[in-house]
Amino acid sequence: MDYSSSCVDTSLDLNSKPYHRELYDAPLPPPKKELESKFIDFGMKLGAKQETGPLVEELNRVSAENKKLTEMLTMMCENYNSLRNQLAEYMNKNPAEKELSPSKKRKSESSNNNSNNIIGANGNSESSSTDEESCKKPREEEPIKTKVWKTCVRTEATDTSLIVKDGYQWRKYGQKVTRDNPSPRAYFKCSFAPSCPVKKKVQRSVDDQSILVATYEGEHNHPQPSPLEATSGQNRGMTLTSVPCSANAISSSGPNITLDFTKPKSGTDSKSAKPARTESPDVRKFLVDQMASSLTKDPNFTAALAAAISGRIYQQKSN
DNA sequence: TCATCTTGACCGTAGAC
DNA sequence: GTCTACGGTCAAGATGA
Repeated sequence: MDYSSSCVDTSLDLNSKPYHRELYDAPLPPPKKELESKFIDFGMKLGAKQETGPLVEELNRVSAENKKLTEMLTMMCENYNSLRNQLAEYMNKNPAEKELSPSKKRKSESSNNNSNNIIGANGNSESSSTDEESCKKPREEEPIKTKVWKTCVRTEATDTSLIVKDGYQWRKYGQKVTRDNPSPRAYFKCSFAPSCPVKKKVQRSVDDQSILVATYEGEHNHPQPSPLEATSGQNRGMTLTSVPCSANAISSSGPNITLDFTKPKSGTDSKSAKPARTESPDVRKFLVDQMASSLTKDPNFTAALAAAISGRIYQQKSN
């Protein structure tokens, strides 16, 4: 069934990583000014100035907020980079302190966590596949190295479900409590295609119980399931087409923003469906602002809005 | 009925001795 | 070489739609 052709696509491009735009294949929406002028033109054509006035005003307000947020983000990036440089400097000066694991056994896992569990204050993930792969058994001289990357997802700390919604179908095949983390680790296999070799491990971060660390191994040999397919089974959750904040896919030049795929959805995941988590007002404002700016950027949304307004005007005229 | 989850058991590996 | 600890996987039973 082709939904895209039959109805207006009002999907939102809630891009959480404005500094990594290159990761997204989708073309950039038209510049805001252009959009704004188009919108104003549209309003003029309708001859309903009193209707578009408040909207334009709102658009200006949102645009100003967006600018402010961009500045904030730039500042955060600068801070992040300076901190990263300081850390690198420190590590160079104190190479002996790299190994802090109390146990010599299972060195791989311990070092793995030391090197990979780099979740910053803002939930950044900076894992590297080489670290993970170096811990792999040397006997496995696989000609093709499996792609390994990590994703961090912030959830409610009280939410015990180890579910990361990434748009794919996963089948849980095991759960273990590991030595270095009291939280259990869940093992998933991609169940969308029987031959898909991708596996996923999900475990809460030791440092921050509200952060789920998902480790993906391998590459999908099938396209990402459509939202309908991805949500067909139980425990599917919402689907986002954005890539996870993978450390492999993202250069280390800037901070990543932890994606929260766990927004409450309509009855698809009863286990993980929890009340809306309590965010700080700043975070809420940020999300709301981002949604607002995404809405105003999205040509589909403006088209839908235009359609709705014109429909309303027609309705008023006909009455 | 079927798909998925849970969980104890099992296996392979690495480090200690 | 053997023992032990550990992570990863299997598979039978349970559960829910």
